[in-house]
Amino acid sequence: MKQTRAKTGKSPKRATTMAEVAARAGVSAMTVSRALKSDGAVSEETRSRILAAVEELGYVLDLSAGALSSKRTGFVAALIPSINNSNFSDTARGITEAIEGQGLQMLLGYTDYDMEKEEHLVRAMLTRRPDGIIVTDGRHTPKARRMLQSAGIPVVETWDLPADPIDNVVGFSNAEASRALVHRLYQKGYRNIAFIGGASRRDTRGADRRLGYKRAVEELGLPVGRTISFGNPPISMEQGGEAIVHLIEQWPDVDAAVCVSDLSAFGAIMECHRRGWSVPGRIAVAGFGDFEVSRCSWPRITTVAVDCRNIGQEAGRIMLRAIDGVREDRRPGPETLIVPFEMIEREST
Amino acid sequence: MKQTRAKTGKSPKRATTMAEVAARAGVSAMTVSRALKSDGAVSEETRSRILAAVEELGYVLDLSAGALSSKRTGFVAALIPSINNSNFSDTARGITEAIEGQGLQMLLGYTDYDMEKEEHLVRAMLTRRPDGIIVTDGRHTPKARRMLQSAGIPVVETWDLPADPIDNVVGFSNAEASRALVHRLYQKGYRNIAFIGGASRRDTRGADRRLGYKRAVEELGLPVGRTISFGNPPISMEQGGEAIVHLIEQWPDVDAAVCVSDLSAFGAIMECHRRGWSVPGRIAVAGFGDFEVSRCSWPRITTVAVDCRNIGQEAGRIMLRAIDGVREDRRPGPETLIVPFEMIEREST
DNA sequence: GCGCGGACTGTTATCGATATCGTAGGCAAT
DNA sequence: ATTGCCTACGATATCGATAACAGTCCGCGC
Repeated sequence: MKQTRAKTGKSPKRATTMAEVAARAGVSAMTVSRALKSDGAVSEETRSRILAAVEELGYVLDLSAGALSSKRTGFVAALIPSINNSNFSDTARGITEAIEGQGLQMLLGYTDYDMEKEEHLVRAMLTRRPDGIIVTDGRHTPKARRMLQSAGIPVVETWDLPADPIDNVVGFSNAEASRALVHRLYQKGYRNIAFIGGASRRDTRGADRRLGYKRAVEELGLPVGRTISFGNPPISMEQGGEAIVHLIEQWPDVDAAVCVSDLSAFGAIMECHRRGWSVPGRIAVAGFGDFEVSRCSWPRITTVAVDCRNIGQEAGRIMLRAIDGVREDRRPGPETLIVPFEMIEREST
Repeated sequence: MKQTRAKTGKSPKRATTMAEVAARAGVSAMTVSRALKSDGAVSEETRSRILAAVEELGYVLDLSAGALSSKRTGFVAALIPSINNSNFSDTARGITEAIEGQGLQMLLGYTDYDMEKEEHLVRAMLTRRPDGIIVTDGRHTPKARRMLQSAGIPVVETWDLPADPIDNVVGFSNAEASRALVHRLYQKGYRNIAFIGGASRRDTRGADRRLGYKRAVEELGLPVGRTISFGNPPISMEQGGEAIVHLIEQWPDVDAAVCVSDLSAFGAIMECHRRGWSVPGRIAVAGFGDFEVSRCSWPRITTVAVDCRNIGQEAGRIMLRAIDGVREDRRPGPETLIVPFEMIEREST
């Protein structure tokens, strides 16, 4: 006895409109609008009548229409290098958590670690007229930078400390973190420390970590140039396995490896198991990012932890403040928030 | 000599409008619109004049305005249980890949494996008037189901084979896959096979896998009831480690464990290493999902692989066809696509 | 020379909500 | 009784694009 079956044949899809709700409730559309955003002055009685009409008609507010008149879309664009990297998906989750209660919706895009694609995505996002935009990375193509600057909306750059920020920043120094890690390994007695990382300049955070490593070995007077590079990001676990084999073949005296990410560190360690090389006995291995696999693998992996989700939450919070500022025609100055990183020593070093 | 510097003090954010571009190019707004979507008939000369004006003014098309008149927002909503699970983020990536070339933008939401939250998200998404919606899971609250049915847009349910589909489906039988896995373990000689999975009914795919396991041990006349349950999804690696310890304490004769996901399988195996239990010597362990960690860990983990990204791509493709159908007022019938799964035997069993 | 069709461009109405201003009525202060 | 103010609501203009229709111009065939 399905009575609600749609009429076949002619477009059964016309969505209910606010005017229809208004008609049914015996009020004007404006009053419906006010009732639905529960900020306007509407008497309790009228409101309940309207809500009843909404319920009966199955009406759902159309924000895409409201956006046009209110000049606020309620979108926050967020660009991350990859959705498949849990560090970045954690950040995306953090952003969502920070903004979703405020009626904002995230528009997510993946740059694939590619500045050209980032530029493309920035343009695509701006066509949706977001109220703000959050990007990962502090480096952009000149065009992308110009678009971000002249879009007239708040911008937050995350995961980096750009030399010349566009607007707000939530990040940390990847180079410093990496440098600290090498120093710690030195303290523990390792003297021949290598670096395993991606080959391309696309992953700028990876490049910064390599830079920090380089500085550290120079400062400490350790043998330099012990670096293995593999392909483009996203870095895979498998690549870490291959890399450590090359590493040990090329420099048999190496006693520790710093990997650009926990994923490659994990791959390296598992390959060591397979070949009967003890970790950290034969070689110590450290990673970056405190991925779940590092807390759980055997041995557990020494790493640098940053609170990725918190980066997202903080970026979201700054965005909220900035958007509120724009609304009230008060432009808060740019904020820069440096989030802490923590070295976590585990059994792999 | 920055002449384009915005006037300070008064709202420097007014975005350029199509009318301004039109004025500068000496044409009407309509012609600009046609030139920008490169479908309409515009002479080459006019088009290049318009594109020059666009460039000079840094104009970016406003789709949120266009959506109102064209009645197509260009959004495809996608709901996944979690962005932090690589299976689902792979599916999200597949969806993006399928639709991004067609001028569509994905609106992503996370249900946290919670049907109530799914209902909430469906409502929130409909507020954006997407041209279609893709959901994970074939079970929904009655309200959510009603909203999906009456939204008048194409729906694709993925990752499951719902008994009573709303519209289109791209999925597979989790129960069958799990059952096949147990049968394979039986063939290899294991006779005391346990199941490790989540405790809650929230993860319906996990529940289906448990069901398949149960059927299989009954069919095979193996000891039943050897199941360990831990907390709510998302399942963590750590939980797998704890679970296998309980398992072996409770039923010391168990010789194989099927885990609800590779992540818990991995955690279990690493815990076995720590305790000196050989895998698969003391106990075989199998997972589900073919996560990267399973291909790379030591031992490599036997698992059931489904092409998650492909699920997303196929869902996206079906969505494209359905949306085109709606546009041309021709409603293609619902499609159901059953994607294959593959058992991958590795060293852990 | 006339009519016709195609290529190109402009005009007007419209999408569905919200901003803004206006109005009616109620109540208290003067 | 007048004024002032607040609450609750309606009328209208508007946001920025696109759909639909209406020209205009030009070339070509007969």
